[in-house]
Amino acid sequence: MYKPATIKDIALALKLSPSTVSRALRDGYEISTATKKVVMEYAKKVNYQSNPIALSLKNRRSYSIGIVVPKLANSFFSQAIAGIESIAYERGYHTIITQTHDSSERELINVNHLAQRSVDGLLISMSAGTSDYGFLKQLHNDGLPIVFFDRIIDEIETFKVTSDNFSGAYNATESLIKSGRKKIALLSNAPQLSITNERLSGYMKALADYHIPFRAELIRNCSKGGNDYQEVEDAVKDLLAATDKPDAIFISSDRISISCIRALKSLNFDPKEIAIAGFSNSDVVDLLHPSLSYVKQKSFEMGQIAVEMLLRLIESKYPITEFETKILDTELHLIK
Amino acid sequence: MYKPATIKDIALALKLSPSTVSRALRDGYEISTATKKVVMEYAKKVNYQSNPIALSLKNRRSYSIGIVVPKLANSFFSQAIAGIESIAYERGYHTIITQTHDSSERELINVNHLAQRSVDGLLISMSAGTSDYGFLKQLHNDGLPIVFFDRIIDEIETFKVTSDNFSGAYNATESLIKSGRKKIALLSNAPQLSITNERLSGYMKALADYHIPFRAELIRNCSKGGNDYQEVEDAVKDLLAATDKPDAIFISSDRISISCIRALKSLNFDPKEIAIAGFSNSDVVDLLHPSLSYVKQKSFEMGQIAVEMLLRLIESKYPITEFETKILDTELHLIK
DNA sequence: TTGAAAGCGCTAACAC
DNA sequence: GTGTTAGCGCTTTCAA
Repeated sequence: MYKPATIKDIALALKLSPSTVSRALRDGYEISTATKKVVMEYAKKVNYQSNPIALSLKNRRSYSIGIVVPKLANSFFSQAIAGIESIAYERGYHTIITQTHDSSERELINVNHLAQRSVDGLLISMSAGTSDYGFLKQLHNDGLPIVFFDRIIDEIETFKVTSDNFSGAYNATESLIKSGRKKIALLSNAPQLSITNERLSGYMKALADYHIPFRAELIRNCSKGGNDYQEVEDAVKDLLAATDKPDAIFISSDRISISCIRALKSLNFDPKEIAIAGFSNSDVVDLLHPSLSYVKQKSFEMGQIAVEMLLRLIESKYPITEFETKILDTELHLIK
Repeated sequence: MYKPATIKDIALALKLSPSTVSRALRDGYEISTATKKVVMEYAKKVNYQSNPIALSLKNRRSYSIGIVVPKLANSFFSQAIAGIESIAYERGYHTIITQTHDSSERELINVNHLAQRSVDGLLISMSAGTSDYGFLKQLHNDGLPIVFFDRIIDEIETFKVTSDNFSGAYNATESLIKSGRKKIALLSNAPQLSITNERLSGYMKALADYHIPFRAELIRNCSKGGNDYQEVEDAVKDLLAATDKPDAIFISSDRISISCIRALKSLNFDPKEIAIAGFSNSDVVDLLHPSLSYVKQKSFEMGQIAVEMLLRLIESKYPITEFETKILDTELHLIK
């Protein structure tokens, strides 16, 4: 069985005390150069590596941060994670990535596991299913640093970073209007999510600004957030079966955008007949057919900002009481 | 500061000894039902959770497994991870996911970190850049259970699971031939990878079986494995600029398939003119345009099998000396 | 049936 | 400049 060298082993071999060895290894000022040299050399020889588990237990500090996202397969999140990692590694932190598949039970399990595993802080983007934030509040009150990104919540006061979902939705809707569309349906995400409402507001504002009456019958909620294709196809089918059917669809989430495209394709809809625009961070969105105009979020940057906020919380000597919510703008890409 | 309840706290509150509490919590046979009841109830009340760090230190066992993949943004890997998790959670294990971005330095760092963090075992799909397996050999010899999946290596004897890359490539190439193509180019992945050569062999065998002469000038190696779009575009451009240019391309990797499609699109190539078939596990591959026939791997199943193998290694009482390499078949999806 | 004590690997007071 | 001791949270002999 694998049994790495410990400080005790070194101490024994060198006839020193463990504390001396410990200090020597960390280049403590009290230790004589001679001793340091001996210890260092022996440590290298036996390939000594400090045991992070023991350190965690001792210091209540793990130099690792927990990441909780709904779905890794969602490009937005894998991009954000890449952003997080880019900074975290640089600053000497390791990341532990977990996904919830938008299940609040899984979210609870993952968060607790990470907390128990003494991560130094938590980066979380909420699951669609979650409505009870008690477990997070608890941990936050107990002093665990938490930063929310993308799918943020109001109930906990801390640093947050998200996209300007309102403007993103506004601009996308506006582009549909400007291309001559007047009957613009909305495929919306799970209603619990912060981003869902912001995007709805943007859509409505654009309609209002262009004097297009809001029609509730053109709204469809996909409460499973595109995790369930059938839900989306049914919604699309339903919309397009109406006598006064829409001439465009704005889609307020990545996964639903994809599902909508698939639905339109399988229903053999002519892209000329029905224009679509939606949020998407897929890295192949420009290759999809039927094609769509899309709102892209600054996922990588969002990850970077989130982790910087978290490290500020973690490494601050004094409790921080002034928090900031950063809003990143989005990019609208129109179909050529 | 965050400070969860400990066994000691419970013992103190209940005027019991820590050992009794410990035994009661784990339903030890020696403890009276009455005591158990009191302890359990109090534990629930204060939301006691055992500290995995302390447990790891004590037991040299963490009930967590490390996952090392090249890129989370690659659908194949996120699907495989979902498969891994599905089994791991069921069996009481937690997963720690890391990505290398196909860098062998990052791979080394991640693997070492995971080993130090005393994961009970490792699931790894090798980075394209890695050619020195010393660090893995070392850990493996020291007794760390390791299972390779998808991108496996010969140098270490253990359980492995991968796809039938030969047949996948053979079938895809054959489909191109059967559709009347005769000049079939190959866009190939980084040559260090096991999968690259297997797919090359499949391609060559199909040509041979149908009496189509192999032409080395139709092969292009994308050694950056599609992480570098320009490399792929250049290769495609180059292929299609030849006087006797190919009428089809077979692509031996997911990322390169996507890049190739993008290149064909930007070069305005008519899909009729140049047929493509390639490996891809993208969940939107059926919506891409220009469209392609694709070979899909059983990613989710592969993850499940890999983790099952790993748990067998981890939980085996006796050292295992008989290893198996499992080969999963692939699915060919033809363009309609 | 319960408790006391030692120890997993490490560090930090507090001696000397 | 170096050693002793205690303790992070938990389990596991051994003793009672």
